[in-house]
Amino acid sequence: MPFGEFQYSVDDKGRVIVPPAFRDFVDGGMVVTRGMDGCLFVFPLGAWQHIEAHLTDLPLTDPSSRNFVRFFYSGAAKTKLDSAGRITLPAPLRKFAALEGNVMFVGAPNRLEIWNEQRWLANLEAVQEAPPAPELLRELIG
Amino acid sequence: MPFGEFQYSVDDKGRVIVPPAFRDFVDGGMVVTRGMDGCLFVFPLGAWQHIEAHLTDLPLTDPSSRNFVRFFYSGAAKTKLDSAGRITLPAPLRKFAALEGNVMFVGAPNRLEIWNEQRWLANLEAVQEAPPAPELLRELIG
DNA sequence: CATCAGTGTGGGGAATTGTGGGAGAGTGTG
DNA sequence: CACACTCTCCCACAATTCCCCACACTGATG
Repeated sequence: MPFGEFQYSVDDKGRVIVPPAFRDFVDGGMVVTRGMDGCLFVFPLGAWQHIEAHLTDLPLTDPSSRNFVRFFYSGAAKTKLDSAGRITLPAPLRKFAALEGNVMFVGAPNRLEIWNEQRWLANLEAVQEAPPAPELLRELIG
Repeated sequence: MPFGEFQYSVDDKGRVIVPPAFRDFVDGGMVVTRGMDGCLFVFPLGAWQHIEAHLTDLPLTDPSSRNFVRFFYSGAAKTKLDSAGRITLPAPLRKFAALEGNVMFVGAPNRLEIWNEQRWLANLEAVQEAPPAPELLRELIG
């Protein structure tokens, strides 16, 4: 499972380094797509196929389902590591997540996330100001 | 169970000594992550896997759960003792816990904690000014 | 009092990683 | 059909990180 956060920069070709700690996780190829809260999600190929199967199950008649599918599916881009351990992000996805200059590569359960640095920091601060429920903590830590 | 408190310094490479009394506890590797009240938590590998399982179960659809997972998960770093009994703390975690110069290594149930010395002392004073409820004390101490 | 084992601290060299640029294939347009 | 542009893949260098080694200090022991 990938965890940790790492800062990198996007070069003018739209490339960004995948942290060495995460390279095994996406070694067989990956899918980048729009994520929640203004970041990008990166799924290993296997996990994506699982998601894809669920998306095709959603009813075509429900407008919110349609939009949800568009959000995830239309933005998706299949890619793989280059010889230097980077990936190239398509321009539309870069624009969606405001990825320019400094970006954060973040580990999450079952996926990776790519963030604009400012957005990431703002999000973290929000969490610290609203600490988790005590019972959740007790369950986690023991 | 690791207990006791020990003062060390962080060198300019971000390394800090793990007290000899705690080395058995984390000998098989450990995970350092953001903790509560501005300190860092250090879990042995086995305990972390337990926590990780809980985090993975939290629903992706709930914004506060997402952020809570990010807080713990993104701050996590797997590491192990070097030949001199030290660990290297990633820069983001050092910044989070203000670890520079003197730091305190503290034992806790199921985990270790790393504190900025001033924060640790301030916390101790706060406890003395607002002691726990008498019935809790009586239950604990007898 | 001398010696030794264990501990705290710093430094150096090798391997890995971060970043940029360039050549070649592929694509779209005039 | 030719040209220009884009995208992808590959290579090279600079910077950083990691790992190991060496030394000073402390406290215990004979």
